[in-house]
Amino acid sequence: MRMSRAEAAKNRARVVQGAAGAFRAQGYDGIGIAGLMQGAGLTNGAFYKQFESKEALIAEATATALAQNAESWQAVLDEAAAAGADPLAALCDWYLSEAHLAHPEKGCAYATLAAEAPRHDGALREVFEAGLARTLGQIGAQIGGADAAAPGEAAEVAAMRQLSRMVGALMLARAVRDPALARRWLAANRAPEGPRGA
Amino acid sequence: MRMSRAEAAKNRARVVQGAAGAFRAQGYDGIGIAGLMQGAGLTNGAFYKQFESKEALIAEATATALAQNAESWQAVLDEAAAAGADPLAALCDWYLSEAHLAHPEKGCAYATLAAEAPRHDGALREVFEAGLARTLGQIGAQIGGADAAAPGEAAEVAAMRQLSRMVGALMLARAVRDPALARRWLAANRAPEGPRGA
DNA sequence: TGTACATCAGTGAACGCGCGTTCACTGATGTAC
DNA sequence: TGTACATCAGTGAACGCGCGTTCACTGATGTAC
Repeated sequence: MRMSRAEAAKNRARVVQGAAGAFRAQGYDGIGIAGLMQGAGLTNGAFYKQFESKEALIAEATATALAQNAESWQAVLDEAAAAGADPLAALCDWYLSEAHLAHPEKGCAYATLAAEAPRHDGALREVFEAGLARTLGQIGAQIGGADAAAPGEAAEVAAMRQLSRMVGALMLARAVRDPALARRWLAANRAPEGPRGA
Repeated sequence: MRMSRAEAAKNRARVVQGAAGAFRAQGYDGIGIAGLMQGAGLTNGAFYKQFESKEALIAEATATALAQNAESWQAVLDEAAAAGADPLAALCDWYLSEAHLAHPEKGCAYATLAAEAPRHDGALREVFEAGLARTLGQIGAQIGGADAAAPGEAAEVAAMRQLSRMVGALMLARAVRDPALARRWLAANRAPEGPRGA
């Protein structure tokens, strides 16, 4: 039966949101069209009324996940700044927390999905590229310091280093079997980057 | 027809070696039994004469990849030390090179496969854990400095930070579409970690 | 050393299953008059 | 505002395909005497 346009838009959004979680938890290949649609209370036949292909949903759901990530990050930075704390240290603590370790489905899409990007569409890699540009801006603005309006090249380099380490640490902490080692891995990486050394 | 034991062992090793490359290039789900066996010049039926399951091959092939990674790392460290260069800086340059960026099938299994580990066997996560322990030892020995025989806790923490950043940087550089950005990402991460800052 | 036979690493077809995608059909929604 | 009808978001079955795994069979290898 036909749904109202508003209802159909809600259904579509529910599929994208569900996929943004399921892909992070199970990988792009770990869940199929039928499972994704079922998770939104629909049947598989409706999928192609809303999306061109699974690959198209992959790109859209990843963009959604990265946008939500960016909002979370900004909230953490803003709250720390408002409380007079070091925003970058607060971001590190939050990112490398045990809650984040245990919940990839709500967490950073770089740590869960970026490794699969090279095997996918140029469209998906552009989604990651745009997400990374935004994330670099968020971190670079903290490193840029007082003149943060236009973070310089040095701030971007520092942001690339900081982000790389955070993402790598979370991914590797999740890959080991021993929970105590995973916690130590997170703790070791919690302090932000020091000055660039030789 | 039956193969000699020596021949059979060679066939088995060829499957494991091929899988170690194919999994890194295509992911654990990206290639099937038939493709893996075909790559070794065999047919799919022979697979279960040599391996208990695909999951068992996944663990074994990953262990093989990590062991080869460790040998490469040690060779880079040793050559730099013999040439009077900074071994850790040499390792960074080598790891974050464009050759490594372009050849995941021969490269670091952490950057290509660790993100999939949480969705697999405890056996696979133990393989990653053992690999990481060895890698930490290799890096920690460089950071420990003169008294490198027994790197302390501080060296392990520093090694965890250094490794996290290298792995994250390679993975993220591979995830973007623009090759120039990928190169900048690698270059930004090439210098080893400075002292731990606040 | 030579013969008789059990072993087992292969082959290749088949198993049931879930995949991404297509399609005929349904019936409430949205539109035109 | 009320009626007639085209639209289209759904359903659910089906498509061909490749998956991991199993199995009957083959015939050279390895073993026992």
